[in-house]
Amino acid sequence: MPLITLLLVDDQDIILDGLNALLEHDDRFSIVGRASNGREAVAKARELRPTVVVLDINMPVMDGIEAARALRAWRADQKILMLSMYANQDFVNELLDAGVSGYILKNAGRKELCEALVAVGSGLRYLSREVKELMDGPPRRVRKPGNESIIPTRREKEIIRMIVGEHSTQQIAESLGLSHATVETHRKNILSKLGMHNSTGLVRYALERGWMAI
Amino acid sequence: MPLITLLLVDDQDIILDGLNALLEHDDRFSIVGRASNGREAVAKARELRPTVVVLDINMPVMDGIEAARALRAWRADQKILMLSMYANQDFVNELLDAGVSGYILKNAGRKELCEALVAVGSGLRYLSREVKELMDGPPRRVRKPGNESIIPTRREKEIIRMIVGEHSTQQIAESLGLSHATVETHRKNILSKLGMHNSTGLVRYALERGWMAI
DNA sequence: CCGAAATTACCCCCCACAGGGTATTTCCTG
DNA sequence: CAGGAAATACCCTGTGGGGGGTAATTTCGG
Repeated sequence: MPLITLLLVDDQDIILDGLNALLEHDDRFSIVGRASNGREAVAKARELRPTVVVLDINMPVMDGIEAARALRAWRADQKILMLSMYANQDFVNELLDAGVSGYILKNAGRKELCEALVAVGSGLRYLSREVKELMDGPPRRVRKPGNESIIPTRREKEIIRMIVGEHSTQQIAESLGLSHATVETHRKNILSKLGMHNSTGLVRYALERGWMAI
Repeated sequence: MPLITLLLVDDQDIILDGLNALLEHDDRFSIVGRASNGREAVAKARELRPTVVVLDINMPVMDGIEAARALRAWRADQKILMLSMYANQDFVNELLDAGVSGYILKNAGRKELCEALVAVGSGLRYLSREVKELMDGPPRRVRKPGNESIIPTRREKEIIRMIVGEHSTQQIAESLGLSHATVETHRKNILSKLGMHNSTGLVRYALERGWMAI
């Protein structure tokens, strides 16, 4: 089996160090670089051309999903293993659409991590058991019958961040220099495209995606 | 320097394995056990009597704060190092009140982790730089002038969990067999005791404390 | 066993938010 | 450059949440 070169990406040093310690004595793998956010990851992937990019989902600056998209846009066969804290169907669908080939939870142990890396490195898909079970279950598509995007636009992300930051519509309007009505429109479009009925869901959504520092 | 024995507690195996790998070749420390939630941690601490319990804050079943309280209730001089993703003043105050002697962020590297362990193991207090700066800043006390507890009661936690789960007051009332008015009262008491103005803040609060699986 | 805290429940008010539209301009991308 | 998506802004409606009380009963710790 050829050596699998790795680029490790996570904003938490303790996890980077941990992954490093877990993998450095395994001669199937070679860690060629590490990055602490999506932007860095894309830059280093271009430079180092690793077999697999191990991406945490929850990161500041550029989250895992955006980073995955950017990586695939640059090199369509880039192999990516996502590390996430949670199993969420819509979320995994979003990632698979983005071209990610592996998805494991952070509560996976060393054994599963290695299995996943070998599979992804060989061009196979790997989903952890919990995620597979989830995906085999009844489909819960937020995506509406049509095919409108469920991905918030730039402005919408900005509004979400402010809502999550406990700002009222009025405050958001003032701080973005918009009309109260416009913010309301955005808010309603966001809830509708994400299939939610109140703002509390948005907080989880934003935190899940690493848009906020918590 | 005497050997510092450690009990590692985190719900994410990858972090446990990572910590393990980071520390196992350092002869200042000896890892005597690991646990994946607060309840287990308390049980193992009784059995193994480690010098320091390294506690993640964000855990299911029994979160880090509760676990810290339980550990200190049992053995008042138990040394505890908290691992957290975020620096939040109220939160750190809450932990220090609970008798925690160290607090570092997960984006700390191996070096800081070891420094913190040595300090805490020697009976000193250790706060990471970011946290120290935060605590030196202007005090932002949620706690009201009086001295009412800011810790939600059992019922209030239950209500918080339901609010965070995107349930309306009406739904909560039905599913807990309460009057609509009662749930409203709880909701208002919660917001007031936590110094928040809407429910979105509650989501972050609950997630921070590991009350939800995200 | 007593008192404080927790839990239950009600009153008032009002505005912000959720849900349903429509319409204009601005900005990209093919 | 044409067409579509995104961003802006408005209409109307109604309910539920946030803000301010009060008060009963149950629970539990000292």
